Amino acid sequence: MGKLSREAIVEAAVRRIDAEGLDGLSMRRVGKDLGVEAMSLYRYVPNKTALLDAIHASVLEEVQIPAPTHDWKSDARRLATSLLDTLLKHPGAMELFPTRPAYTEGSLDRLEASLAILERAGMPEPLRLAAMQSLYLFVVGHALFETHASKVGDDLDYRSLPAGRYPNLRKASVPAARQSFRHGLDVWVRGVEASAPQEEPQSLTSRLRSLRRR
Amino acid sequence: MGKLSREAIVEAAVRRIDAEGLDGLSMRRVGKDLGVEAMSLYRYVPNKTALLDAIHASVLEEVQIPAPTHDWKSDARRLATSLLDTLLKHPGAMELFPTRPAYTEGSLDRLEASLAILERAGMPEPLRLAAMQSLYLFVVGHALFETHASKVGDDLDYRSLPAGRYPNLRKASVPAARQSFRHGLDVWVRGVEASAPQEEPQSLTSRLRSLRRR
DNA sequence: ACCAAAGACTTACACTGTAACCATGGACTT
DNA sequence: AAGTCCATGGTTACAGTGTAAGTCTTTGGT
Repeated sequence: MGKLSREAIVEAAVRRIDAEGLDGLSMRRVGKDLGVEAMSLYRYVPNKTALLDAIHASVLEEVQIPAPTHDWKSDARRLATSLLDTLLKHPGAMELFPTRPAYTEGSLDRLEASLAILERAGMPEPLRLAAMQSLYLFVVGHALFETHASKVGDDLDYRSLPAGRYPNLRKASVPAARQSFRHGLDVWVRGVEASAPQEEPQSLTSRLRSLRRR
Repeated sequence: MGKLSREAIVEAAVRRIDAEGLDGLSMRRVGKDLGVEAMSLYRYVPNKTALLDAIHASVLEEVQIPAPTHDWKSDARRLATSLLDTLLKHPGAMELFPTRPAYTEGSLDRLEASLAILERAGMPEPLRLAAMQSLYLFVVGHALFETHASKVGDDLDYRSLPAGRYPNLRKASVPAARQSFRHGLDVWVRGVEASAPQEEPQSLTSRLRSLRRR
């Protein structure tokens, strides 16, 4: 029965959320998990919203930042996949991601690493933040979609739709979730590539120079 | 005092959500708005989750499908903007979008229209659904971000960060929300463009042919 | 030994979703 | 006209929620 602390509370809350989803999280339950009354938590957390914010930050900090290589495309892909992986590890907590902007230290670190990737990609400055945000939103959205689609039994079969009304949908192929994720990434990577001014890849020396600059 | 009905309930619920956000929506309040006890709603709606689903569907059906033109890029942009517009009109309801997969008729119609756009773009089949989903997720995510970022007073100023740790963030330019949306769209459009096999645009006659095919 | 403060507990309030049951009025059958 | 049914809405009740306010209890410093 270790001492109560903000971290211990957040930790317990994440466990509860992992086990029973966001709805299973109540102050009373978290308290019980820690062998303590609900109101005792309020000594360390001003209210439930703040606790949710802390959970969000905590999960975000689990995301591994892959070490930069010479290949910005693979760096971007690995960062995105890393984010996807931790999100899928916390199906309940990831519902917090779309609505909470993150200004914690951990999230700034990750944003910084993302922008560095885009710099190496040769993307001009006024676009970088927007491009990164679109990637982030895609990953989070996909993670949500992947976990919620599997709840509906299995996907609706588009082939059983009336052909007259839905010609394109009927012949659409529904890729497996992971593949659909990869395809989405492909579109993004190609989009970034096409937004970089120079068509040819950066020279090796300039690549190394930007890597050395931390 | 019109008769109670499922539609009237959904309508009232949407109004409440628009006025006071998702948290302001309770069965009792919706009942009161309709001059009725909370339990009476359960004659038309099995439970609150179903009501939320209905709200989701209702808002989604407000999205205008722009008439297709000869220019798939502008079609895609207009569809995305149309979705963004209705989402921003319902700041509370849009929180429902990330977690609810939509299999209603109205949502299938919109998906069908989207796929038709990608067909005109010359995108090969196995990628279309994934590409469209990535666009959809981007728009929804952006709408959420736009409404929630404005809640935090004004954005954090990246220029006040320690320069040693966040070199890229410090020199990042934070575009206005709308511009950031347009930039994200640009990346997507270029990505789709680069994913289509033929580099040159479709011939005029083949464009018209695919348009005629409904 | 005393005091102060910190940490946890107790009680209480207004509110939530919804299960189970009850009342009523109008339509339909006979 | 009488009787039946049932759709529609009301009532009560229960378990659970976040959290404000106040109270005990333990602990560390002097």
